[in-house]
Amino acid sequence: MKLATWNVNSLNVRLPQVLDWLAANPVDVLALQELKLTDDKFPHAAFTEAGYQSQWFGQKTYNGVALITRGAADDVVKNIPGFDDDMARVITATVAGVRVVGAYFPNGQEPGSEKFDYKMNWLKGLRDWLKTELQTYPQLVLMGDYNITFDDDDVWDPVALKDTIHCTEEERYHLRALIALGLHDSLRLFPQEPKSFSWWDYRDFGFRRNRGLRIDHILVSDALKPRVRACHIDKTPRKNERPSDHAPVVVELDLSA
DNA sequence: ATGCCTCAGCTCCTGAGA
Repeated sequence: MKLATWNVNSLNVRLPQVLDWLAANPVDVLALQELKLTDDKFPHAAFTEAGYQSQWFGQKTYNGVALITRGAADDVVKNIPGFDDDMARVITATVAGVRVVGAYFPNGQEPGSEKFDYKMNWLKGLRDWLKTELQTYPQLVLMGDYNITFDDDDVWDPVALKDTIHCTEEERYHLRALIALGLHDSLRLFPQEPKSFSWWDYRDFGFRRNRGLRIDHILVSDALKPRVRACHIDKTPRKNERPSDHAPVVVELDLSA
């Protein structure tokens, strides 16, 4: 089973690239973030034609998430039960016995800001809910745009970006708290090139200079950890003419193991 | 650098992203 996550920064703009990518990378599940469109504008038919089913949770202008699946997606839940939120950030479904959570974590803008406080509350809400979700569904994948780096290895210039958004101790505390629930960073289960990033600023030739961050992650539960066969960041679509600023992350599980 | 680039929308500037 292959699963992937990709922040597309507007599905309206990126749909052709998503379809091209799916044709070249026929994954079982693709979690999308930052659709930036309302539910009525979701290009459901295009995915159907490509042989995929869709579950989506859109919002005007900002946010919006979807799960694109080869097979059936059951027991769909939108956002975090028990956490009141007016933004469309999470979509969850069961696919082939695996509970799949696709999430667009808040950006937070700047430490100390109102948006940063919201990010902290959201992270707490996510953790509280995941704790019970993991009891119900031991086979769980949490993937998406976390907007948090684990440590300095995820940052192109850790000195210059120390304590800035995505790199603060408060954010990293919450990321470690998710790990403490019994989750594992798929990418780091395997050796990686130094400076492996999933996002690069559009400005100042960020991608060309590899000035990026690793903020898109795929975490797998204890039960799935021994079944992870591979994980990689696919930088190919970042080389497209009008790319998203994020690259897809892909994980391969062997569920027969 | 109050910049750089990209996207959506109360669209030709502004807010937000990261």
